Amino acid sequence: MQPAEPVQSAARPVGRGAKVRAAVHAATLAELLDKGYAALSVEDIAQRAGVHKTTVYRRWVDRDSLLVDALADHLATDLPVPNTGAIETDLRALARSLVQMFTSSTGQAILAAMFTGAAHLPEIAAARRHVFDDRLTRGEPVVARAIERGELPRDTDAAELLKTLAAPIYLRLLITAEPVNEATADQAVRVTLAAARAGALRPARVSKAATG
Amino acid sequence: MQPAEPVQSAARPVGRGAKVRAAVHAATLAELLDKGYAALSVEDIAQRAGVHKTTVYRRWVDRDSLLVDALADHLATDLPVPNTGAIETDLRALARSLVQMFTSSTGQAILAAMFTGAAHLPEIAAARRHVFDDRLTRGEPVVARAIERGELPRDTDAAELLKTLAAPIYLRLLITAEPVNEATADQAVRVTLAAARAGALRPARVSKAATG
Amino acid sequence: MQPAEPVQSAARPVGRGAKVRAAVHAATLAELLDKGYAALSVEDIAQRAGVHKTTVYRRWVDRDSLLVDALADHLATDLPVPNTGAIETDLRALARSLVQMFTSSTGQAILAAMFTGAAHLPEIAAARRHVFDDRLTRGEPVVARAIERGELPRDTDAAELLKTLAAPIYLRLLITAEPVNEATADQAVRVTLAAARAGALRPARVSKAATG
Amino acid sequence: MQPAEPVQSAARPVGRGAKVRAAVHAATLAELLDKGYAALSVEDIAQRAGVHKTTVYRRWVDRDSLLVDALADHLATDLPVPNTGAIETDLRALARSLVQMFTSSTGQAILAAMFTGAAHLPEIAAARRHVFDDRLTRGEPVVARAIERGELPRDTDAAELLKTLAAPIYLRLLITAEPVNEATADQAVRVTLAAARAGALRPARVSKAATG
DNA sequence: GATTAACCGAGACGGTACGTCGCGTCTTTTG
DNA sequence: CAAAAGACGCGACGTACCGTCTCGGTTAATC
Repeated sequence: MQPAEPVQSAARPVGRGAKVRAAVHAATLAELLDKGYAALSVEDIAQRAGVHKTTVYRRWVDRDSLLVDALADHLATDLPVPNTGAIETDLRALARSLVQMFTSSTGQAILAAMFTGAAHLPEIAAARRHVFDDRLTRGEPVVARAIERGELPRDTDAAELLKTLAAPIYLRLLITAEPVNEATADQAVRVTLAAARAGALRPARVSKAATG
Repeated sequence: MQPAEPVQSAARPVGRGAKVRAAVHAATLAELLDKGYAALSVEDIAQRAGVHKTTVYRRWVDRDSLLVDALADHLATDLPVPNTGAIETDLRALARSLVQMFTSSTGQAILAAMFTGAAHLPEIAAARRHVFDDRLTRGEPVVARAIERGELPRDTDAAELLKTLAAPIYLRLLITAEPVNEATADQAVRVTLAAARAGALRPARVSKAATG
Repeated sequence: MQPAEPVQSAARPVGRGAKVRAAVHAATLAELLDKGYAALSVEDIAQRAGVHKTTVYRRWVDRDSLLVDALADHLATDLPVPNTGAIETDLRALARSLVQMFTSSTGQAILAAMFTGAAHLPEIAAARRHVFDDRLTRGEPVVARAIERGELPRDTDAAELLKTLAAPIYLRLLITAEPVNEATADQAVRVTLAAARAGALRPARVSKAATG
Repeated sequence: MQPAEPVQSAARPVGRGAKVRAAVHAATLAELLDKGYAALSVEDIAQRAGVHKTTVYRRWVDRDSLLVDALADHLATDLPVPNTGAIETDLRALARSLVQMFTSSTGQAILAAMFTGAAHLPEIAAARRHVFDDRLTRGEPVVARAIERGELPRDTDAAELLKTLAAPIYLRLLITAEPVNEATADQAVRVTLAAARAGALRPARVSKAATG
């Protein structure tokens, strides 16, 4: 019987592999930023990453799946759940973090890719939803605490509230192309709170009376 | 937004021209609906229109400008301004018309094209803004009348209100991919009215004190 | 093999097509001569022909079928049947024409391609046999006339005789790589005639081994 | 024609080395037989030999030199010089041994490789010539003895005679693709003897009279 | 109702990028 | 130390669609 050596077996990252992966990811985002989704070319990405085209194709089946992977990798950052003791400042933190996410220059590029260029890819659609759901999940405790503190009606619908908070920001980013900044975030908070306090963000009533 | 040879009015009706134009437009939208923007091919469109590829290129410089033209042509429809005598029903009409616009099957295709596939094209961006501004313009008198009737605070910002109304609908269409229907519209109205009545939709205050 | 160009009447050769075809054929043979079969690249051929790679692929499915076509085109030349009145001089003409065929510089290249590089392609094998059969056919009357003149035994097997004539030439070309020239041809004639006159070139006699 | 590490005799038995070498050789020939030269792949050979690709490259610089080595290894068999007492039976033995060599299934594969697929390689060309010269060398005493016995003219050129013997066999193998069997060999003998006895296989006369 | 200029059909072409394959090299881990 | 394992650079392959071009043949407004 042999003395079991410190078995580092399990995974074998091989070393170079990880470096290549990172370089290509970075190059992908850089190219995305420079030229946009439509003009992304695997060859250019590879060259920028100091890597050969075939190497890219060895790791990613597709130009698209490379992009998806790079974006997913970039978005894998979870922010902390704010807890300032007051709903207004909590929401402000959430809204502002959303604004920040998409106003850096890379944020812009990612936004463009996720919502316009590569939007047609199912994985990107999934990523989009995932990012959003993530923020919803993170926001729920904030609402719950506010309800406990009596700042909001008991049956306030957290998801609805958070969507109301995010909606105007996305609208400006994606449709009206107005500048988006902290003021935008703050205004969203104001509207959301007003609606919530007025009880407009409780679960949809099932009454079918609302017609006409 | 017109093709290379827009009206040419007086001189010559040219004959075939108009028919070709229409057929290609139709084929473009049909292909868009079937395959989506990414898979649009001029050759396929031409074939579907019963026309040769070169004929398409004779009238439109680009695949993209063909698409832009076809979409512009399709969107050239102005809805009436609602005037029911009450802000709630007026807003409901506006919101529901927005929902309707993007839930028909062609509406879906157009939405996808305008906001995802072809979103990177400046003309499409312009069209997007144009459509939106158009709805803003149409909505302003509605708000004005409500203010006169005393249903809303005097200094309510019409544009802000209408964006608040539209935002959650777009959010669901473009991001969360939740089903969008009349209930969505009605809920948007509820939130918007609550915020407006609470005074949260007045012009942004200039104070730079807004720091949580 | 070329349709006389001036006549654009009945069919529609489109004009350019024929020129491209010829240019590519020429370039193919030239490259074959320069670099040999193993190093043939479609891109290089295309460039040499002043044509784009895709154009080559539009007309020929394959690198190989391009080569086959170019060779076939080049080999489509039928020499006259010699008729000098004496079997010796007739055979000498045949043998020398064979030698000539494969000793020009392009002949060498073609030889190499047909018997070594591209030999594995069924079409090339077919072409090889075709060329040989063609020479057999052309040689038969020569033998027939010699028999009539009484220069050869009545039942001399023409095919056998012609193979005996060609065999040592091919042997030197393909195996021993000795220089091949008119003397080689003449020596082949000498041997062939000696064998024929001695009656060694009559149909395989006897037994069940009559395979031909 | 030896691998990177030829004999290394005394020093070290190398252990695995010889086994690997043999396995790869066998696998090479097997693959050659299955798929032909054009489709030979180092990876497949390695796998068939139960060995890793890099191991192959450690021992042979090239795919081609591997093949050359494998073939050389296979061809290193010298047959005995026939001596039956009569030129006819001696030649028949030689001719039949040639036929046998290339009609076994592996013989076919080797033939194809040496004369078509890998023919362009200098080492293969050398091997080809070597094999042939070997047979010439082996045949010379046969001719010498026949001359001594008075069966052939004194100045009969042995090399020329043996080429005349081999040529029709190679012709059928490589060009006409006719079936080759003992009858073919025997017919070659008949022709060769007839020519030799008629004095057509004496050294080439230098007279330049032979024209037209 | 013939003329004629604009328009259309047909199809090859140059060009860019795609994604694939196999060679031969290199580095790291294992026996 | 040699072999296994497997990523990598590299070059060519063959494909798809873009937008361009040239040539004939059609068509429909005008004379």
